[in-house]
Order: sequence, then structure tokens, then C-alpha cells
Amino acid sequence: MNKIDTDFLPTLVAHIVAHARAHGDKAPSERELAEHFAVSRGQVRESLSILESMQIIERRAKSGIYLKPDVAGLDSMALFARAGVPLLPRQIFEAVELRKIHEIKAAELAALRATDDNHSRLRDILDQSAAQLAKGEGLFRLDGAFHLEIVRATQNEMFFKMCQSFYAAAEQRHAVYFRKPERSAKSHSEHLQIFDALIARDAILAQALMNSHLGGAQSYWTELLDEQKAANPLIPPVG
Amino acid sequence: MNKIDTDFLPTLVAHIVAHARAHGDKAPSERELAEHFAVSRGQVRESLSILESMQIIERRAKSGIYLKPDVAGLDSMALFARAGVPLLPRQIFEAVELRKIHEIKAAELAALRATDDNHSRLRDILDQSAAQLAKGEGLFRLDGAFHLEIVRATQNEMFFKMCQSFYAAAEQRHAVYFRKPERSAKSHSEHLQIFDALIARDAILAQALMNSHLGGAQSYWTELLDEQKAANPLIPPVG
DNA sequence: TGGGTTTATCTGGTCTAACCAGATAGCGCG
DNA sequence: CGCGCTATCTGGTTAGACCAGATAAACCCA
Repeated sequence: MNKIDTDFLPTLVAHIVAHARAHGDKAPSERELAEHFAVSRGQVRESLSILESMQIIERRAKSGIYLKPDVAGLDSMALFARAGVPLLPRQIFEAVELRKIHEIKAAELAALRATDDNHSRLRDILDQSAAQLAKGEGLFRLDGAFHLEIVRATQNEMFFKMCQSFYAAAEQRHAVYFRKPERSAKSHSEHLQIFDALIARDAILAQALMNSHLGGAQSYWTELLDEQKAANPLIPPVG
Repeated sequence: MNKIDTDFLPTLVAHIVAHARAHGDKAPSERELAEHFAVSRGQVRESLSILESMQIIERRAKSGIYLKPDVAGLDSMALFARAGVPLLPRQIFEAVELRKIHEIKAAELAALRATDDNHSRLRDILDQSAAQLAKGEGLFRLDGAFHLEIVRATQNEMFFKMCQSFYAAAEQRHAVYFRKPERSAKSHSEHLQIFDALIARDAILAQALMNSHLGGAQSYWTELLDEQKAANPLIPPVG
């Protein structure tokens, strides 16, 4: 029973969100949370202080804990994803847009700066992807790995960490996306093209290829969100 | 004595960093920290859990608290800045590069999406800047405000929050930069040009102007870091 | 019945005092 | 000198208590 379980935070978030939805943004009290999860109040307070630092909740002295309605940070998004809390369409749109901005530039920089090590890591991922496709399985994790490896090749650690959060937050959605086999195949062939551009150190081409590669994904999400909006104009207020 | 003072975290970080520097990455024990800051161990643990969630420290059960040597996150950078802990040259380089990537794209999107409200906010800032310059004072905060307002005009909240962290982390360095009056004047005139491009909704021009505007800053930092490196090849290991 | 006031309860904020068990270092023995 | 034992330290975790402001329920008066 060492330390607090690493997935206690997501569980806590899920619980708080569920409760807050039904009680006007108000979360259960610290004492209630402690009892519910069978831990001490101290443990709960530690976790809550993290959530507060992420701007997910607000603690009003002597009043209660309130779920903030406008979560937009990178880390908090990833946490919500792990907690299984759906994001607002607006948040997905913003995240997809940001991801595109980042990765297009990453492709350019990667073409210029990638080391042999970066190249071989990318090649490995592509090989695994090919094998996966041959077995009739979707890409999913390998897709994310490929994209992140490109960001790593920019040699900018901060860049890499930021993009990691994007993928952490989008994991579930990507899993859904890659359920259709033809998407995996298309993605893979585009990855191969991008890889060639990186090897050739053609920054312009790499950038352009990444642009169209991600453009497909972006329009996919845009259309999906439009459909959802049309089908259900009442958007649930999701932190 | 409500809650924990909002600047307790920076103070704690500064203390931990100072101690860890001298003791091989090892921070004082929780009990020592509690005594030093005259608070209970619970308070210390709450703060430490936040630092751990930011990847600034590592808590090894029954062993101690260790300062992580490779802090690269956005929030942690901002916290270090508030704590007065200098960043590694590499981190500054990375942050400056990322900031440039973000803001160039922001200028483009802002040209396309800025509302009348965004325009008038920008105009206000420029007016204040002109007044400040007329009084012979440097820009500094108004420079950051202008840049952030452009990001806000992209209508992408997540984008805005991310860039806020950049400025929080860079505040001190910007203060130094703008000590030279001619830099404020140059910056202001470039801001005016960018503003005109935004009003004209010329995304291409806005992007290009922002590129050269930030290019100046980037080369400034690059040169400065090169000088430092030449003068002191021994780079202090700064979280 | 309506409105204002009193009161009892709840809540976060904070502290103290423990216990546990593994990590760690110091000591002593061989 | 090196090995092993032991006392100490450390984070992890809990229980219980007190404070004072926020909150809402109960109450009372007009």
C-alpha cells in the first residue's frame, strides 16, 4: 500500500465530476471523499491540492470544493482523459488545432535536427506498424509513438513534454478513430512518406506532408463535432 | 492565516533547490521543512505533492525527497521563475524557440479571427505603451500584455493558457531585456505594424512581421547564452 | 404570511501525535 | 578491511481535535 495509488487522482476526478454535475458544481466535502475512498482526510487534501494547482477545482474556505467549469490546461486535459471524463467539443477542437500547429513545426525541425538515433527509432516504429497492419490490427498506439518520436527529434525537450500531454489527452479518441482499418493503412503510408522526407532532411516537404496528414485528422474531428452538435444541441457542461 | 500563502510554493522551491544544490539533489526532510517554515508536516506534504505532480521533485518512500534534474514542463518553469531559480541555458533556448513557434501561428490566426473587442484591447495596450514611452519608461509588462492579447484573439483558450505560462516564466528575463530604452521603442514600433496587419486581417503579413519581431528576441537570447557559455563553461545544474 | 434574526451545523484550514516499515548509515565484530 | 547487525531517519498514512467563517435551518416578531 505504498504511497497513493497512481490512478487515485483520475478516480477522484471522475467522482468529483460526477457529483458536481448533479449538485451545481459542488463536489463532496473532504470528509465525505475520505470516507468514500476509505482514506484519511490528509490523503484527500493532498490530492485536492494537486487538482487545485491544475485549476480543476476551487477550494473555498469553509464553504466547499467547486469544480471549475473552464478546464483548459494541458495537464488537466490529460487527467480528465484518464478519468474518463469527456471533453467539451470546444476543447477537442482547440486541442486538435494546437496539436496541428505543434506537429507541423516539429516535422520541419525534425528534418533539420534528427540524429541517427532518432531515425532508427522512427524506423523501428514503422516496422512495427507494418507488422501490426499485416496482422490486420489497427495502429493506435504506434501512431502516437511515431508522432511523438518526431517531436523528440526536434531535440527540444520542452516541446516533447508538451506534446506528450496532447497524446495522453487524446488517447481514447485515437483508439476510436483507428477502429476502422483503412484509417490505419492510410496513416501508415503517410507516415512512410514523412519518414522519407525526414531522412532526406527536406524540411519543407516534411512540413507539407505533416500538414496534409494532420489536416485529414482535423477535418475528421471537425465533422464529427458538427454531427454531434446537430444531433444534440445541448452540450453537457464538461469541466 | 487563511490557507497556505500563495507564494509559499515558490519559497519552498527556492529553499529545496538551494539545499539540493549543496547535498547532491537531496532536499531537506519533510520534518525539517515543516520546522523551517513553521508549519505542520501536513502543509508541507500538500505542497510537496504539488511539486511532485509538476515533476519538480521525486519522493522516494522512506528515503527522502530528491530534486529532479531535468525540469522541462511549462508550469514548473513558471514556478521556478517565481522562485527566483535561474533556468539552464538549454531551457531558455527551448522556451524561446517554443514561444516563437506559438506566437507566429497566433499572429496568423489572430488576423483571421480577432473580434472588435480584441482589436480595441490591443489598441488600448498600444496607447498605454506610447504613453509609457513618452514618459521615458520601458515597456516590459505592456510588451507581454500585447503579445498575450494576440494569442487571446485566436479564440483558442488552451492556446492562451499555454502562452501565459511562457510569459510567467520569462517575466524576469524580459524585465532585464527592456532596461535598454531603445529596445522598448523598437518593440513598440513593431507592435504597431503588427497591429495594422491584424486590423487589415492580413494573416500572411501578420505572421511575417511577428516572425521578424520575435527573430530579434531569439537571436538576442542566443547571443547572450553564447556569451555566458564562453565566460563560464561550467553550467550550474539548475533543475 | 413574510422578512429578518438567531442558532446549530457544516466546511475547509491547520496542528499534534502517533505508528509502520523500508531505507540508510553508523557501529562493532571478526 | 570488510561484513553484518542495529539504531535512526524518512516518507506514507491515520486519527482526532480545534478554529472561524460560510451556510442554511429554525425561529420569532410584526
